[in-house]
Amino acid sequence: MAEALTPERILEATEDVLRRYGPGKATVVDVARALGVSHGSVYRHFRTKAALRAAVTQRWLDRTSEQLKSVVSGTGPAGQQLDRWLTTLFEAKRHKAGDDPELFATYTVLASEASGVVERHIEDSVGQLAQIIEAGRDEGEFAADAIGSAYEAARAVFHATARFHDPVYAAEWSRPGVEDDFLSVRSLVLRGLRR
Amino acid sequence: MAEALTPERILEATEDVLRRYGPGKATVVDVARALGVSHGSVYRHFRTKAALRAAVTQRWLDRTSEQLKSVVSGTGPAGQQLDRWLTTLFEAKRHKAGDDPELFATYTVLASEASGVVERHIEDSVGQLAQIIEAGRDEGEFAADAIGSAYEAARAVFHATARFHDPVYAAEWSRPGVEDDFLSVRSLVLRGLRR
DNA sequence: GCGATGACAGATATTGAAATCTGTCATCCA
DNA sequence: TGGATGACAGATTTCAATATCTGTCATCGC
Repeated sequence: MAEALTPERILEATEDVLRRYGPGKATVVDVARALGVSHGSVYRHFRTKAALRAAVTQRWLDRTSEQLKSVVSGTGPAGQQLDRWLTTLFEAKRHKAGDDPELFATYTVLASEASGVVERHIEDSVGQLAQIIEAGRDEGEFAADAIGSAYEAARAVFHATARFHDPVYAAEWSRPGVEDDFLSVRSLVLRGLRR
Repeated sequence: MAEALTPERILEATEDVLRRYGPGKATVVDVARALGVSHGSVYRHFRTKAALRAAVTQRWLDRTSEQLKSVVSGTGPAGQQLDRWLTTLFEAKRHKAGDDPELFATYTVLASEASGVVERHIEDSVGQLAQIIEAGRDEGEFAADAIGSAYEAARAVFHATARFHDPVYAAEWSRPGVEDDFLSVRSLVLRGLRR
């Protein structure tokens, strides 16, 4: 007998179908077909197509968060940690976008449909930044007075570096000179945080 | 007899047609009809529909540049000038987007079609920023060593504040709290430039 | 009993024929 | 003679008929 139908297996199949057909063509019927079940069975585990897609999106975003978490829990001066965090984020995105542009475009479309999931992911990222900034302030590396709360400062850093992680700019990431632009912004932001 | 057919009059009519029909529906035939001439006559002044649209786009962008130029030629410390320049840009965009969202969306579509025109406009904006930064450095207000050339620094400032002038973020500009986000980024960037 | 099924209604997407548009150019006429 | 015209070919868009999909649910079979 075939393996039991679990949310996990459905998500796996959905990713495959999305990879194969793209976000515009992938249907719930396709996912059911790939699993050898009726589409009614898929609806038993995910109430709507949108919910299924949101779950796939979340999974994808969580993978990035995971990578970055290790930077936050690493050691070293906060400034260096912040550099590493921003660089890791930029490089991860850049490689995903560059290595498989179609798949990246697919996930970008998914993300634009699931605004709630993305917002939570952004909150998470800003939270990680705030942790680093808070540590840097406690150690006297970052200015305690001028930059408001660590959370505010984290939002500012996130916004100021949007060009290097927001998918709307993905096309720019393969242009010559982006690397330099990134370093310029990164160092400008870092100078802004320091005492 | 009717007024002579000039590029100026054609651009005026094109703006009207775009306002009325939007970027998706506005045709060269519509423009010709609005002017009471044949569409062949329009093609005498603009080689293609794309060229006509690019000219309209340029006109629109130039109006923003004009507003900002007065800030650069103003007086006061560079830091204050930079604050004013960034704030003027943000407020101008925010009002255009908020007061007539459809028209703003129309121009945003036009801009996305005419990448060359937009690039030149961005170069112009960065140039204005560089002027302010250069002045601030000469007066000893901004750090001369840490921030590379004035042009590099200007690019960094422009990129770091993208969220508050790039039309892709227009939807965010009406959200409560953007004002605070803007001020946070602005002050972060300014701190980054100062000695 | 419990999960799977597939028929079904309403919504959405596809398709191909017809209409419109873009860009050219021979012709017109002031 | 220099600018305006409108017929035209090929490209693009529109529109309506058709097909497919989403989400529900009564029914089935293990």
